[in-house]
Amino acid sequence: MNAQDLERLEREFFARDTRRVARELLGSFIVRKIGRDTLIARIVETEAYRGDEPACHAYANAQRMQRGEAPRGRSAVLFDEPGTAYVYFNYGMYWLFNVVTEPAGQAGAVLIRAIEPVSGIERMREFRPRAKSDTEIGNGPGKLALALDIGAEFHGKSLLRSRELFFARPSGMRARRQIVESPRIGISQAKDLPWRFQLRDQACVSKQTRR
DNA sequence: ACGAGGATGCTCT
DNA sequence: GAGCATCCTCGTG
Repeated sequence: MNAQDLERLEREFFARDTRRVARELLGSFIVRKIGRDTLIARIVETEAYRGDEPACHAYANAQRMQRGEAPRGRSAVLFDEPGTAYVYFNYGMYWLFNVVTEPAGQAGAVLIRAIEPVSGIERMREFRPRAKSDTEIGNGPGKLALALDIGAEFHGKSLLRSRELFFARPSGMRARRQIVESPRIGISQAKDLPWRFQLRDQACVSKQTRR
């Protein structure tokens, strides 16, 4: 597959309900350009996080806004323009890659939880030496950030403009219908909302299950 | 096949 | 100081 066959996802795509964006990102692609290499990966699993529910990192800031105070700290980015990257450093070791959703001023993001490598697989393997097979290159949110070399340098950056990192899909691509919904993984709040989305029968979805 | 536990550091209280 | 949107290794069966 070539990056030329794909059209970048624009602001209007992300400026919508977070769950809708999370569903429609399934089957779309992440394009990551590093030097002369173009890495392309199909999105197969996502989760929606919205400012009005307590699992969202923006929750405390959303409450603050209700009281007329300004958002602050790391999660203030979640109130920025849709299409902005929110990159979170987790468990002292792993970067997790999100894209900001909802109109500016409302907080929301979609966490990318798993990808299927499509192009530039050899380069991804260099970033993921532990992967024993191609399916293990990006079958988890920490793993895919490694495979695509996504880290702090993208936090707060607009993916509507970046040459190095953006979302794309073939023109005229229809929304996927074979989608499995389930509760989100690894959280302690709002555990029961079925806001995790996966492409059905996809080998590269994450292995994690609820505790 | 599966589960427990360790690595590791930022953010917020 | 606690908690965390994880991953990996090493036990056991």
